[in-house]
Amino acid sequence: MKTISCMNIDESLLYSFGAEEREYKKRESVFKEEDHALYYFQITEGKVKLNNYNENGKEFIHNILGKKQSFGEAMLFLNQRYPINAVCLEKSKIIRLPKNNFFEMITQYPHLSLEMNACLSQEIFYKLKMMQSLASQNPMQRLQGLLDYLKSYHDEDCHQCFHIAFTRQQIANLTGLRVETVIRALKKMEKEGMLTLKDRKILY
Amino acid sequence: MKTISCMNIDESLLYSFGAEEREYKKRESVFKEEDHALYYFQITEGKVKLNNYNENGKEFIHNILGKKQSFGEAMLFLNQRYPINAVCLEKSKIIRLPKNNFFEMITQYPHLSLEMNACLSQEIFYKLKMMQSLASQNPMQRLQGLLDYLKSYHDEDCHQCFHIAFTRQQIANLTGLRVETVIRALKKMEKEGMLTLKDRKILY
DNA sequence: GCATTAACATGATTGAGGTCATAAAAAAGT
DNA sequence: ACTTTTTTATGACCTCAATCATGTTAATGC
Repeated sequence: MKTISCMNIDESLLYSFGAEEREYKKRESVFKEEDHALYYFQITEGKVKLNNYNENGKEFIHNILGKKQSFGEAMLFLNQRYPINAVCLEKSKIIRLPKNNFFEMITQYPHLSLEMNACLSQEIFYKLKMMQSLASQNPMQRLQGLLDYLKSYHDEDCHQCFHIAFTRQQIANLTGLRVETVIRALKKMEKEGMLTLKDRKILY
Repeated sequence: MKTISCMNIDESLLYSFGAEEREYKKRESVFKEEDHALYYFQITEGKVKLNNYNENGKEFIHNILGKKQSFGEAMLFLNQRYPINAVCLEKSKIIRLPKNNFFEMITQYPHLSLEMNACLSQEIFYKLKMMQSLASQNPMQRLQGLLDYLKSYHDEDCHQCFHIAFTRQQIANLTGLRVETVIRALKKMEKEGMLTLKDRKILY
């Protein structure tokens, strides 16, 4: 299995179709819920969080993406507004290509359209797996769903040495749990030998 | 907004690329978890349920599809085994096109590849919305997520007249709740005027 | 038409995750 | 270096969905 590289189009190709790179500050917004999808986005450097908030103001994180990953492509193909926000978790550089230019590009290069299908399929696969674990009321099962997924995308076939680079709060918001529950469940999982906790770091 | 027609390729085109129609009995399996994706499937008649079971044997329904809808396309683009089962809920007719022929077809007709992107995006949108409501611990919020989604795909802009054609057990398995909880939550929602219950039918 | 199964319904109990309070440790910001 | 904020942590309490039991009604199968 390989790293999630959804979609990682060659940068010079993007530029040749009129893309531009923009720098974002930590906490700066790339797009907001209810915005229209106007660009294809691809991260050059940094980290972007996709999230939204439910009626009670509780945050749900859909994904956290890094270098060479694209985001929000699905909304380019639908005439609907973004159902999520995209916020930078750190200072980031992001290439953006206007929607029309993006469609010109993938029309001119059909193999990109095929790649995009694979990329979107990958996202469906992720969401499918996550829905499964979200449907479980058991915190450990929810966590395992997330951990399995994260680990599956990193070749290293090592025993409890894969570092989950998320805070417990982020994990909580990715799984729909509360921080305290995540903390307690992680400890329980350590006791049961499912993972290792070393200085607060989670090794899976 | 339009009906989910994900992906509904012209039947004669499918046949010209070597597709064949098969009849399935009620409860007959189309594919099983861990199977390899070998075909593109499109329903001509009947209903298909996509599901799987968690460690404790609890069923989770990912979707229930009907006439003119395709399913399992995402797995054609990934080299992974099906993470779900596809079972017919009633006697059904399904057209299937072998994987290789399918790729020949969308390579030859790039507009199909683009349509497929839109179709997969639609599925992502659905899953995104469902993940949100699954993340909520509140049963009414979970239900509303599903109901909103179902209603959004039926033009009729009527007030509490859209019939939710699922059993309470199916709704439970779509939302990760228990039947009893669904029944009680639906009654509570009726009391609060969010929907109508008429002879056991759910009108939203 | 009758037997069987599935779907809907309701009450009682309970356990586990949410919630609230509080605090120490680490990281970030100046 | 020092303040502020974030993250991790733990205990006590409570809410409410899951669970179990049991029954009625509707649909299905032969």
